[in-house]
Amino acid sequence: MKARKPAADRKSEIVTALLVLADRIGPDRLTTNDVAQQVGLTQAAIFRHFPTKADLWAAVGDTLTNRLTQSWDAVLGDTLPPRERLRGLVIAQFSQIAACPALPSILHSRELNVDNPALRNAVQGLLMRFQTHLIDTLKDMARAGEIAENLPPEDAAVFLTSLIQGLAIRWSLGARTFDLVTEGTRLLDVQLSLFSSASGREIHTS
Amino acid sequence: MKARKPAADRKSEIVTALLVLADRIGPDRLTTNDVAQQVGLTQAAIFRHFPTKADLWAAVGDTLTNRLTQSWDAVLGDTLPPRERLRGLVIAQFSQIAACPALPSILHSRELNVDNPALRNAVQGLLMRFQTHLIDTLKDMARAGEIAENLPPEDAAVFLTSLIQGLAIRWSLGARTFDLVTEGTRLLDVQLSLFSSASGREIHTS
DNA sequence: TATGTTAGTGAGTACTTACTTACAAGAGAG
DNA sequence: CTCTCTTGTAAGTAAGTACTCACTAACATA
Repeated sequence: MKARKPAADRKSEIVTALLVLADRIGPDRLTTNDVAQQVGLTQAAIFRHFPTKADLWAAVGDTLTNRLTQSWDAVLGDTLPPRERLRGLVIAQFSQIAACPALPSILHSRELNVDNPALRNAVQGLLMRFQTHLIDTLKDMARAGEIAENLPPEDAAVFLTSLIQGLAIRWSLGARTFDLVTEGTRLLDVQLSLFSSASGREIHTS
Repeated sequence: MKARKPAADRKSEIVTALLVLADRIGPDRLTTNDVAQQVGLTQAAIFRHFPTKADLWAAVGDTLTNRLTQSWDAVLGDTLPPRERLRGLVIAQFSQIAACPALPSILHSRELNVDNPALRNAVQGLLMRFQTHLIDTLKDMARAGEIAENLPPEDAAVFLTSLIQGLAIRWSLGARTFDLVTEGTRLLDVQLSLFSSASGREIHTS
């Protein structure tokens, strides 16, 4: 028996191990045995800390929820001009994904969304909150005349969340050959300049 | 023993069943037993037609590759103005996803991407071909002055593929409460009008 | 130093996984 | 109608799967 650690430390250690493995072998494929090996414990030890695998996933959900919420609040806490607040929110999201590459696949995994309906709703609400932050900020920008009046903030928010997801997937599948935050920020600024340079023009829908 | 069918029919029947189940219970979670039940056969019968599960997935990959390639070629075959060709490509993609909701999750699943490296490269190449079609068409539009000269076609293509993925995920997770093709076409046109209305203006990067 | 609690193990459980083998029955060709 | 190949099944297999149980060694405190 090597190192005995207090339960609180071990718990977060297990959650961290799961996040690493979720990225490497996929959220829906990792087993309690995989997690145990990653931590350096017996499989049985995992169940000492989490009575079921679902409980372990719930703890992962909590951890991610806290991380994301904190990083959003950090941006919203500062009194920034709307445009910079919007950039901050999106860049924060890119940073979180860069720091924890498994994040997107976990948030959309069946493990979280199908197995545990309560957790599913929590995640759904979490993502909706981000969307709301974006829309609110975009409305502020619209009031300040910084984006086209005829570009609905809801649509703009979809473009931004899609950009985050799309680029994150590209980054993951493409062996992470570019820096996610740098490239994300660059593309964000391109999209933002499209938002603003269209102001005063008519949106043409064919 | 109910109905005996020729192997070719049965094979495609099995692939279809897998596509249904991949949507319902997830690509990484479905078992050969699930597939057998969906078709109405014994588990062993599956292995009569596909020697291993990986072979079954390879057949699925082929089917999807053909479907997508065909729908792209149908658009590219017509001689359309660049803008309509671009719309056609994106709308075709939305249609394919609407017809086979499991498509995005399969294309990004570990089953296809991790287990089978050969298939992984095939899928990677497939998605890259779509990206290339988009970029080529966007370059045509740029030459025709239909989009901002200072909007790189590569970036515009990222926005479009991201929109497809992002909206598809939103559609899947949100219990498919809206029509994917309709909403996708609407958002596409909004984004396209942003592309074009910015033409002649300076792209501002902060 | 003695004692109760906690974190860990080793060897199980019942069940599921992909895959196999031996055999039976449908159907097309003669 | 018969022969034969093909499509199917029933009943396995070995290797996982999540999870349990009896037990032990480390730790905190008295």
